[in-house]
Amino acid sequence: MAEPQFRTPKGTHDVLPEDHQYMTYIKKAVRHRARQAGYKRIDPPIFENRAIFERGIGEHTDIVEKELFIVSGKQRTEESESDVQFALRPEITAGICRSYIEHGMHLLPQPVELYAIGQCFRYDRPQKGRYRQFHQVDLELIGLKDPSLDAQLIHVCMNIFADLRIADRLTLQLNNIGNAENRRAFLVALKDFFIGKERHLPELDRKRLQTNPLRLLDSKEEDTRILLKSAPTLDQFIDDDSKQYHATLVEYLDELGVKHTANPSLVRGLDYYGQTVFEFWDSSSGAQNAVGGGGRYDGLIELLGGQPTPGVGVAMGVERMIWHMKQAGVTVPNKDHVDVFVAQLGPDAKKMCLTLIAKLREKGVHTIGALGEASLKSQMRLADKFGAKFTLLLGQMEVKEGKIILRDMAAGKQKSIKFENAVEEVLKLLGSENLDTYTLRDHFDED
RNA sequence: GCGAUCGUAGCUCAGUUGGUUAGAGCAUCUGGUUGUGGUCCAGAGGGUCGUGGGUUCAAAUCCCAUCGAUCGCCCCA
Repeated sequence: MAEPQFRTPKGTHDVLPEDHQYMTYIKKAVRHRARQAGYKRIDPPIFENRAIFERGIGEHTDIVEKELFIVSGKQRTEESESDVQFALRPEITAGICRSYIEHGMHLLPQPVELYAIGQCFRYDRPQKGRYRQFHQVDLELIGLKDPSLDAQLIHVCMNIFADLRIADRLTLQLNNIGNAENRRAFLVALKDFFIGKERHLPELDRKRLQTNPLRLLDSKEEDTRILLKSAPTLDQFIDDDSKQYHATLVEYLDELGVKHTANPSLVRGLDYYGQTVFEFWDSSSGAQNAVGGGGRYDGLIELLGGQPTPGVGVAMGVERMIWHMKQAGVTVPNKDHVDVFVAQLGPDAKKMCLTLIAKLREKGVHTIGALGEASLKSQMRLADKFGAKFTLLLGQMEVKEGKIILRDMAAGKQKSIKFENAVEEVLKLLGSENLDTYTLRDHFDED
């Protein structure tokens, strides 16, 4: 392929009309399920003060350490001007929590249920299902702590996956990583255990031991795994409350009929999680790319400067859901068809077609017209390529006689009718149920 | 961020051990006489072979770099 002058930046892509069908479909499913469960839509900004992410997600996580898109800006006060650094959001949870604090949402009835759909950015090396700009669906339940909330949140996700017909391709991996105190005690023990054994660790894991030891647990390095077998395990440090919490969650999930797999080594790459953590994995290919993941983050709001407030949330990757839908052969309904093609010959006809097309559209008929100077043959070819059900043909003869030709494309038959009856005739043939009319009420949150 | 593979028209690809003006199918456009589609026939447009260097009498074919995509690692959406 010859190099075009410009192309999309690395790791980004155009969402072409074909993919938009999927995107719209997914958004619809999410809105529907979220609304049923009482969630309200929110849209925090695409970029925020970078400290929000650094503090919330954790400074030693990959996301913050190497995947943050930094945006520089200037901040002016009366006296001086200083640099500020923002970051493109790598996920949506931190922004929503910031918003919860900023708008005093703790005064609302709790829990506050919020959801968002939008772009996120991560400066990572692209791969299939991993892009620098991608879309996430995000659901959050803030202000109340109870296993029933965790269970319901997961259940909503399962409903969404079921709606998209990819539920059977995913397995829910579940774990409880205890409270902050438990993890602190565990990490101390873990570090103690590795004292004197560092040399046996691969370079990467040696570094992780210092910066983010919890991540050692799901290391895939052979040497590390062997050592881990005799190392202390997290569940030895998890307190009874957490265990009880988890047992209840499992009980609730079973009650809801949500299948899950216990995964003691599941930890998450974001520091703010505690207690419940979960991920939706591709059943066929093992871990690979998670389609979604989430968990409880009871310390996050306090970390961002709010009152101690519990919360639980989930994020799902839209591109990865689309990938699964395509793999599963799921097709989505598509409204981009053409009902009527208007062909025209001569300046008078052309002019009359303008209002004819406008009237048809106003009635909810998908109408396009070749308003160029192309030959009738070319216009008919176009009508065919667009898959128009009917073609209206207005030539000079018809203009003189006050008529118009109505052709049924599939049947290959046509008749001459009065020009003023054209709209009415088309409406009758299409049937009112096939008209694309809308009211503002239906349209209102289509995006 | 690390390792590996790949990169030829809009799309899918061919292009023999480096050798004359780089090909096919699909797609696009225009025709096949007076105003009509889907099949058929004919023709046209479209590529400085991702980009930049180098080796050679000669490179899409070899070497280097770079960009991009893909795969594994890492990580997660």
